[in-house]
Amino acid sequence: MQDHVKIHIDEADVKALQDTIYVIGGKWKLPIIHSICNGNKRFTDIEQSIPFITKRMLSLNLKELEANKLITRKVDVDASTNIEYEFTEYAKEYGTLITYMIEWGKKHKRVIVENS
Amino acid sequence: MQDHVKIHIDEADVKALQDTIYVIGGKWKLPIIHSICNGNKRFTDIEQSIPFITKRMLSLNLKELEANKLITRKVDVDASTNIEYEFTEYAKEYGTLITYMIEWGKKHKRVIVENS
DNA sequence: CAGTATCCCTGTGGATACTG
DNA sequence: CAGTATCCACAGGGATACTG
Repeated sequence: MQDHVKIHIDEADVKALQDTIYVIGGKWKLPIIHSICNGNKRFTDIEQSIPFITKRMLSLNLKELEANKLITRKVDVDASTNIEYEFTEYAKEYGTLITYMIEWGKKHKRVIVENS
Repeated sequence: MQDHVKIHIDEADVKALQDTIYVIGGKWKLPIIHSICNGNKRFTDIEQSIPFITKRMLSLNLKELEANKLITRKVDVDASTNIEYEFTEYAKEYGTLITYMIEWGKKHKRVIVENS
């Protein structure tokens, strides 16, 4: 039955997958997404909702998320120091994938823990 | 329409997702999976099929993939120096997810390149 | 408030040599 | 053949101070 498990991947696929991972990889991307999910929009609010994150890391990661079009950075003209980060519509498409990834991760943990 | 894009993620989800990424993260996991997909089963064959990989990195990554039950390491009793790495049935389930991730990565690249 | 700038430290991966 | 062992380099991230 299992004499030929096929997962066809070519060079371009390897690249594409590494790109996908990169978008939400690293230590802070997911916690930041989580924080914005929970309604946080402002830099300081996000910062304080994530334990141990530094301004530096938050700043860098917000820029990358913005570059990948998952969030937008809006400057409120009325109050110049009021900047809001929000998800884009485009982020939704990624949301579906993220859900799959989360589900697999949970199932996987059970598999690994049970057989260990 | 987009006043509330929701991607619900909680703390456990963040962990689960980071686990998922970890399983195929890093520089070499995918190239190794790719190589085994292409029919390579032996250490040296895999090594030579992946440009610039070192024995050390190959060894470390094969162990991790084995620990995550995506591949098996079989020692051929007849020829003691003949060891074969193969995908597990379990790897198939991951295969589906990997396909989604690859597709998203390719679409994403187009989105980023076009609007840049 | 929303960031930069600087400096520093650790961990991941690379190079090379060695081994059952 | 299929790995280990050892040493090293460098990048990503942490701590802290500064700024428009």
